[in-house]
Amino acid sequence: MTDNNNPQETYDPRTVETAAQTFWNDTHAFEVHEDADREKFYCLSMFMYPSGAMHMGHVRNYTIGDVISRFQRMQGKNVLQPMGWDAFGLPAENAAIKHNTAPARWTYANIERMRGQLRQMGFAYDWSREVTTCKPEYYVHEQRMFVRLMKKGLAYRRNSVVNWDPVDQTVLANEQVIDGRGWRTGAVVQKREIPQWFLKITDYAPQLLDDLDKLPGWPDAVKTMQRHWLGRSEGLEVTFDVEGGDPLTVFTTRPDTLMGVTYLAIAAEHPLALKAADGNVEIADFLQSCKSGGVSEAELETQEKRGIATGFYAIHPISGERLPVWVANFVLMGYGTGAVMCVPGHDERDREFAQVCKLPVKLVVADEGVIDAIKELDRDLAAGVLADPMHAALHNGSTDAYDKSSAVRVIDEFLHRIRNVQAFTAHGTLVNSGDFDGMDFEQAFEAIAVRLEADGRGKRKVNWRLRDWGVSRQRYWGCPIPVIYCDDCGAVPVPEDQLPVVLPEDVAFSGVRSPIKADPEWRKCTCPQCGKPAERETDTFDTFMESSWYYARYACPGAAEQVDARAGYWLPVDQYIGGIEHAILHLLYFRFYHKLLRDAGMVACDEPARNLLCQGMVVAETFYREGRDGAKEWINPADVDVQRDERGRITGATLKADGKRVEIGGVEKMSKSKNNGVDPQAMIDKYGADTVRLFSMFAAPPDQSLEWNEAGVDGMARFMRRFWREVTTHAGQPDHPLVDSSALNGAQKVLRRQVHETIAKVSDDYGRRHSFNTAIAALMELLNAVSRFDDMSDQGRAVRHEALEAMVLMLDPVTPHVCHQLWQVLGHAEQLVEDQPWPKVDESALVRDTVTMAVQVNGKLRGTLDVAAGIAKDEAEAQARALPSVQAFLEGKTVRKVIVVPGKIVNIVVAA
RNA sequence: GCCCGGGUGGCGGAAUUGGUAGACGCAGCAGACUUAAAAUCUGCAGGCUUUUGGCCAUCCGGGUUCGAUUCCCGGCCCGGGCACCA
Repeated sequence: MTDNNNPQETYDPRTVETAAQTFWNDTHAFEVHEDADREKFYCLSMFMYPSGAMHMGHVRNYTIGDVISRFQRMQGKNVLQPMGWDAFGLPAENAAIKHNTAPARWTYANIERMRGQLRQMGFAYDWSREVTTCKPEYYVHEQRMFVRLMKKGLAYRRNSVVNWDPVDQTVLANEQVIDGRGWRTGAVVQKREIPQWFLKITDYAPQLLDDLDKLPGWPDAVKTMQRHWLGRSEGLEVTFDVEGGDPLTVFTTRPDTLMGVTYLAIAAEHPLALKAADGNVEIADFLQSCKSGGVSEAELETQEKRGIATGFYAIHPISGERLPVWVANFVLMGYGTGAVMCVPGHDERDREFAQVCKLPVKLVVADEGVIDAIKELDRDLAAGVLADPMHAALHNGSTDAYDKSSAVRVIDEFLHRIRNVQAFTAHGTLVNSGDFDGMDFEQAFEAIAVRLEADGRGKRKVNWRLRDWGVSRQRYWGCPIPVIYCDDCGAVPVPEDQLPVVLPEDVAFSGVRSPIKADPEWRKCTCPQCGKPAERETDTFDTFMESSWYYARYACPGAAEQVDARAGYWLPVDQYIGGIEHAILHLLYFRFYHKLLRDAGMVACDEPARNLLCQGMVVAETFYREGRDGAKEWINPADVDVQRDERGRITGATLKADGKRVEIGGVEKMSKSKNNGVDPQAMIDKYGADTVRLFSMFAAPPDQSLEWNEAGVDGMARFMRRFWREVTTHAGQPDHPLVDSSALNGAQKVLRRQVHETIAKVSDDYGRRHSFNTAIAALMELLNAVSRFDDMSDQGRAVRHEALEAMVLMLDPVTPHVCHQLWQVLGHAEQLVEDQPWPKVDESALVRDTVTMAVQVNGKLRGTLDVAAGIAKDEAEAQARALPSVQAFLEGKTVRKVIVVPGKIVNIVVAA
């Protein structure tokens, strides 16, 4: 049957893909230029960290970008899709140590390999715009921007705290701190303050917040996360005098609870804490103990709450009460003022700390039930039934002196709860607050603000959670920070004509100390201001610095400045695609840097990207065996056979090598540590790039996690073969006339309607919904319909031809190689399929004569009804009532109500 | 701890604006073709049941509605982020 000598009869991905890629390369098919007459579309996938080899996360991310790019080009747009390399970073240093090579060498070798893999995937990149961030021609612009920001006052230096490994004498990344210890040395990590450079992102906080509203094309989850991260809050700055010390200023969003403050807490590094420790061994020891452990917020927030009294007392600004000042490990010097007021009755963290440290709890805000109870007792008091003022009892936190009336019990329970179970943090009515009793949140906020402002002890303030961006890293493999330190002139920016400050690439790297820190010669220089001997900064930039502006550089390769006028044509990015793990940090720095470029006059728009798509992770089943010591040895899914029962349920798994049982560990993100990574290269070699692309788009919607399942890939390969066979078989048929829609029989009309319904659905799924999995499902259904359609008449062949041409065009974004070939099989000259017009929906083909309506009784489906498309409501109701399957449920019942949704549903509501 | 997501058959998922739950695919079962295998094709298929039918079913518990996978409240579990991984 099959003639293997005829290449058109058997689908061979290798030859098809090589031919298509050669055509694209030879014709520079995806190189684009500014063209004011054409609508542009800038499709950007997050660039690659050159870790060594492409992984499935890349395959997924870049396939999504490529599908959108090719689809948009088929809409006639001038589509830019670039790619580049986020080449600086920590993993290069780790690999350099492991393989005893220079980070630069490792990085460049990886880029060569991974670029080849991207080409094998057939992504439609304009390679003439490639950027590599570790090259001086890239980072010189970043250095120039930084010295300009120094002059504008937007870059500054101050002390901040880092993880210090006391054994290696080096700074550790948060990732390198495991359970409070250094990952290599196992030594308990210390907090240490060192001077570092910062960018004043906080100056841009209001814009970063407000402009989120200009991004309807960003996922709500990302915008919500960014809003919370920016953390705008309105509150009051309150100053507490301290007996024998400088006043403490705190910020609170709950001034209504001010009368409930029972203590103040300060950070271990606070000057008042240091003063208290002077001559007090116990306090000094406590402060020392706070220094151990890492600096990450997750670690700080989950550690056990500990504290110690300083012996200092603060004075309540309204009541004049003396309040103890404590050092607490949960108060951080770097954030805010390093001091907080504590209201244990109405803040859960304050309550927990008060419980541990035996500090008093005061009720100052109550809910309605408590307020009613208090009113009742007040009435009793006025009537002389009670002897003592209830407020005093509340203040002391005891109602023991009273009969346990129901009102007293309500208050008792409330007091018990906020003292021992959970603080009352909701807004309510003030009690025990003197002049402010009876006020609600807003009234109390206002009254207390007015009172404190009049006394000069308080000030209304908008506070932000966002902190300035620390850009210094004490590492080698990064962009050198262009600063010179002079004994006389201080920190001096490197003059622009002396940029770039070049990072030496040919270095010996041991891992502990940065080569430019270890080399006494590299840092030697002269002060640009006074000419005296001076030293260079040896810290490098955070790699988020490079990834914050690469998108603009793609738009103007080779520009003399960081960005030139060509970016005005391409920006903003129309579609940005990357992992949800970047929802806050990268995407916030990216937005911030864009505003820096805008304020430098280099770009015109306010935001860098109109639309954002965050794709989910790629996950896979894990398998393991336990060694004698209980340690798990993880086994790659490729080395395992899975057993199933007669219903397809998994019953067990065995190792291919020895046939013996392995344990199933559950589905997890593909990672080295769980050894469940599937190598895309092996999949490409086995199935071809088109099949790999098809599976990664079909198996899950883009924003959800995707489970790699090789049997599913087999299914996609099956689809590709069927599609190939259907098109080549059809192309072997005699010529056919054009479709004559007036001459079609019933079956021909039905197939043609499905073709045009599919065009409508696929266009919407690709373009608006980014629901690639359902688009592909619709195309699979269409292929099923075409292969069942065995009409060999002239009009039958004509309808089939229309269907197959539309399918080749619609599948092209996902499987471009095979579609490049099949377009020629269908009789077109070799050309770029993406320059063909997208198939158009023929509205007249969509018309239906009848529709199916569901018939329900009390919301339960009892039958269906095939009715004329434009049926009237009462006619639909009458037909529904007449159904025997419905009548059985109506018998002897009263019809209360009938809901008819035309063309969809009839719901008959009957009495029980 | 805090912020943001997610949870639907044996599995991945579909149901787009509150309107027939389970499209499409995988795995499975039965059959056809074949000397055989591979490949291919056809059919079946959520669970229970007294089977021309009935009941149950979208993580759990409540609520709104004629009607809830979809909206609201409370909980459980899983994932992402938490400022030096990128």
